[in-house]
Amino acid sequence: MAKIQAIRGMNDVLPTQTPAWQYLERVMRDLLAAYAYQEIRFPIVEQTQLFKRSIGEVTDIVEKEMYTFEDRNGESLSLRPEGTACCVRAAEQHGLLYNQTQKLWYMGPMYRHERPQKGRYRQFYQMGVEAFGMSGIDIEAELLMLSRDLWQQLGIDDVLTLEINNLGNSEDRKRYGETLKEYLLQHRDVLDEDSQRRLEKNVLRILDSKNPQTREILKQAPQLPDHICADSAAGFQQLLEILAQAGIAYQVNTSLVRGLDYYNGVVFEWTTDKLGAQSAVCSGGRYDGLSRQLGGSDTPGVGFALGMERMVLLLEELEKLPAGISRTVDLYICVIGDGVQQQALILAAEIRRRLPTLRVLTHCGGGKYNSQLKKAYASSAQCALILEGEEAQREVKLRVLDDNGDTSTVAAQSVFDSLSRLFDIELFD
RNA sequence: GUGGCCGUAGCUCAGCUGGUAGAGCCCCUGACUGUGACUCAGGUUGUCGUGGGUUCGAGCCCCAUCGGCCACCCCA
Repeated sequence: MAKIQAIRGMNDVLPTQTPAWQYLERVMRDLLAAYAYQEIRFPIVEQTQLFKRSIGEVTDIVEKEMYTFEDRNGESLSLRPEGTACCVRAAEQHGLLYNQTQKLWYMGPMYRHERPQKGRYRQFYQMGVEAFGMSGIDIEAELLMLSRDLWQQLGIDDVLTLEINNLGNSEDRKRYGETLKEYLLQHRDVLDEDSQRRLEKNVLRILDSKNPQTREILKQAPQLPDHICADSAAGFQQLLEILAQAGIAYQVNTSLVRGLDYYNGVVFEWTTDKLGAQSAVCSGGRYDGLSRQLGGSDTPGVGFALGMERMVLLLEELEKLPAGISRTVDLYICVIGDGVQQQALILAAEIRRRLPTLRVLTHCGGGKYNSQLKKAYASSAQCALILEGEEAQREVKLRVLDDNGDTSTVAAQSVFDSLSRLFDIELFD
């Protein structure tokens, strides 16, 4: 019978890897809490329409990467390819955007049917931050400071660079799109195939093209900054000043337009050269029209999302994972001889009750002294508690699990005191 | 979606021009050590990704398929 294996591009995160994930998640949660952002959770499956209307019909994500299927009642559903649209939908549906502002975050798996590659999987995890109801650039500044703080706490700020651009308000964007299209139509035949297709529905994306011939044409094209209204331009300048003041280095990149249709205003991307082709680690921007586009209120929004496996990859690559996060055991209890198991389990429970922060692993499944001690060392516990034979009722041994292996015999009743002292933690009654 | 490389024990890999599989690590047992690690002796481990085909015979050739890696592309 053929073995069943995981679906292409979908990964199992094994026990050796989960500590890195948990560490990353912990740092992120704590930082988000420090900024007073609240967590929101929403489903993995949504109506296909949600993504078509928000991300855009002619984007790659919607056209060829969504996991779309029919529900039993014939409704078209899709696995979420990103979180922003879901977040807006959920916030709108529950009245979170009615006359109020929201600072939210979420974390979870997203799905895109792409060709798997390093740092790019079909099920991948994103942490996203979205702020609703605020139209000034102060919120953009806060989001960028938040992300920079995160890089600093993780120790990876020196390998990330911030690219930023202003798309202007919705009218600016629209007007520029028309001007650009007009210009490009004159050179239609010289454009690459993709760009020709984008002429119709997604003109700005052509600015992103890497095709040399197309790039040549773009040199003479109308420039985006020239089509941005004074207000928007002034706001952008103000944001750049705040960034400078906050000590955040940035690079204005006027061809940065982002692949999702809903963006306008400020867009940005944190990139690195340490992950091969998958250079974007975190990106986002403003999407003021999105909520209305989905049939909701006219609520401004800004946000960003970051790729968690890319973060984990970076942390591993740069060896920025703190030592000790992989240790899951403090005390290993060896159980030697018949009739000791019961005592060991009861004692372990009592230790956990009175020394709640201690992580206690009771050896199960038998085995000789040698092999149990070997496992105790391999477990990375700092200390072994050895219960041997009948005398374990009266006294037990405590062995420090280092190269010296100093062992002391203690009375069964004073085990708790000894452990409390040894690990320097408070003992409860 | 396009192109390139790859898929042999839990892990890292070897296997020459086709003759039905090996090493190291790990693991287990024993000896030694006043009971881990060190040293010595021994032992377990695989439908050679899967399914077809060519052949007297295929891990090695051919086809398909699944999966991995890398780039394009896309993006987080």
